[in-house]
Amino acid sequence: MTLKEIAAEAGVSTMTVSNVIHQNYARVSPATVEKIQAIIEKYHYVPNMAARSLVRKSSRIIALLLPIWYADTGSLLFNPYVGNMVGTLDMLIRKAGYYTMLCSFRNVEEVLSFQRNWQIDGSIMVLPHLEEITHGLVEQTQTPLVVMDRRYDDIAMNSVTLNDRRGGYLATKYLLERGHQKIGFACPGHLVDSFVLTERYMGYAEAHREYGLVPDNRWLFENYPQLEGGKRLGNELIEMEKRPTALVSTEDIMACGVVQTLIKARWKLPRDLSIVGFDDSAPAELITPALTTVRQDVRLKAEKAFEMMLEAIRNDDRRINRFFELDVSITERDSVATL
Amino acid sequence: MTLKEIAAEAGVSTMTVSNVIHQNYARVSPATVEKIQAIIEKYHYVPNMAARSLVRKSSRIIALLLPIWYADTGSLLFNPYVGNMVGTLDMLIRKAGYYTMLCSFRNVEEVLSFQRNWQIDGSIMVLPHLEEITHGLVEQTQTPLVVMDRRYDDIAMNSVTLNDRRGGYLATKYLLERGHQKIGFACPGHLVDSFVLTERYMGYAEAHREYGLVPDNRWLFENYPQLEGGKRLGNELIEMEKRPTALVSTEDIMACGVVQTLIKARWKLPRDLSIVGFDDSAPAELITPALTTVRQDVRLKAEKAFEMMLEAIRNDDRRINRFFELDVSITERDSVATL
DNA sequence: CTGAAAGCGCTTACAG
DNA sequence: CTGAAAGCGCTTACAG
Repeated sequence: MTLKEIAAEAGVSTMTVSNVIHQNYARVSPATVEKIQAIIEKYHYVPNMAARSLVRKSSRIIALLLPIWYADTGSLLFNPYVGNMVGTLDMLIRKAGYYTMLCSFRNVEEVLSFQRNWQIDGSIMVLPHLEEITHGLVEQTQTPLVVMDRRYDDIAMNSVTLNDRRGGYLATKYLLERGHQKIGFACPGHLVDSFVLTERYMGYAEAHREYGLVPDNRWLFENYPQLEGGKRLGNELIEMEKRPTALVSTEDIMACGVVQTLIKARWKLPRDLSIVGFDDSAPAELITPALTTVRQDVRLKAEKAFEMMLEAIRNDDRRINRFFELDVSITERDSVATL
Repeated sequence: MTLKEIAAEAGVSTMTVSNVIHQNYARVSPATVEKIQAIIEKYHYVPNMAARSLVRKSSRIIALLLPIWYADTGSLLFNPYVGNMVGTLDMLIRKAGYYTMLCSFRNVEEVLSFQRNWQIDGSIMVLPHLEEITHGLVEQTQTPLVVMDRRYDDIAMNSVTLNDRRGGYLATKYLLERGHQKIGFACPGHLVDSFVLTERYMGYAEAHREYGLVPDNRWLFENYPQLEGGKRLGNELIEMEKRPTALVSTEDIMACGVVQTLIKARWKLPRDLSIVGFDDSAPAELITPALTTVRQDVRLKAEKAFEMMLEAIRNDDRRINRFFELDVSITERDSVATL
């Protein structure tokens, strides 16, 4: 069923039908409106989005950009945080009458092609990627873009970030207040590669300074990704001569790996090692001891990002340079002992 | 940049350019091919998919149908199993040159509209939905459809299912072999609403029969969804007079809720209660004691589903009635004690 | 309030 | 090996 056929059946022009569909009732007589609506109803007519996109040069599609970090990595959706985020965004997108496309990608070109292929109305990047690619994307994307967890001060862009520095600060202070002085810092990648990790580390260092302490470099643990990384770190801690009494872990799931390994080695937690995680994702609550962790509000983050997206689309301007920084808080559970 | 502009620059017709793009080199002279490719390269030309869809009446879009179970439920992507599945499917879809659209939906009409709106090439339904809706979808969808975890014997359809009955059987037998005679069965919904749950229960009953036992109805626990449901079940078990010594839980995450509650009440697990979970998802490994659980292979499931999808598209036939049943196995961990 | 016409960017027969 | 023409299903000025 097409507009044309409906027009024929109603005895009007296609453009009148089009007006009814778009509820431009001012331009059509009530009787005609009713007649056309009845026909649409009868045949369950739905418009062809391809035809509409073609003439409007926009598709009502929002792309969720999911970086593939390394060749051997699977989809980002394996990450529970990303699953939550994508799910929440999808609901918001649908509710606003847009459509969600997923775009797993390895490099900037893939994204640019994708965006032009479909005349995407806008893109939301769900996790910051390798620096070079993220930066390239922000610079080269020609349609509205919202980036999460990363911003560049030298480029006008839309971003939703977390107060990561304060997150690192709060986590560390929480431990310092409970008498810990030897506090390690563990993260999934290298500080130098990641803005987010660097910020968290700065907060960690700042809290130390406040207490007249200096972080010990032997306890900076870089490049322990995921559960597996955490397990590896756990084993290294067991072997270590001079150990910290506490650990700030920039990912819950990594913290879980540490906990599992230590428990298996018959350590008593949190007595033998206190840990503060990051994200407050599902694993934090499942592990024993449950993790005290830095919480971020996924729902709010998604809402802010989509809000920005809509405004960028409305203004037809990808260079508005809006940003929103989410605050963080500590969720207290059982993984920290007072010395 | 459009085909027409490229044609103008190359001094050929649009159809020759089109032939080059589609690698119909037999129809174009090598010199022309090269000239056109250079221009395409130079301008980073990418075809407009809307225009292509419009004339081809197909879009190369695969829809991943994500049922919204209840009004207040968020996206299915909150479920770690679904996240994995969607992520894996997305990778396969992209690799095959298709595009992934997400379609969260509440009823059949939404899906049918969506499919026609975009002239979707095919749809994969990720989790079985309320019976009425799933059945309606299978009957009414006019384009290739693959359904996971549900089939109807009275309708020709494409399905990928799990040997759920054997899953229930293996879980129960594992407990029986270790001396348990009082074994409960816990599930997130009502047996009568769910094919999958019913099948698992049948396996549970069958194992009992083999051992000359009859399941005790007091230990059939229905409607304990998610972590919260598990916690509720844990509390009920604590209050119970005549308790089972073991539990088959049809979801890992529900089992985790039970474990957490019992541990908090100072029960010793698995001594005081043995549990076998289902899925072997991330939570199973995180909880203490780690769950012995029935494993399903998400990757294989996704591959089989997508393979079916491609074949259905190739055959332009949604009624081929293909199905694939995945086998299950037990992953042994620490949540079962021998009596 | 209504319509005829052009055009969005492709592909598909058809003809040579 | 190459091209002219029609058409996919819509919307957009423009005219009345």
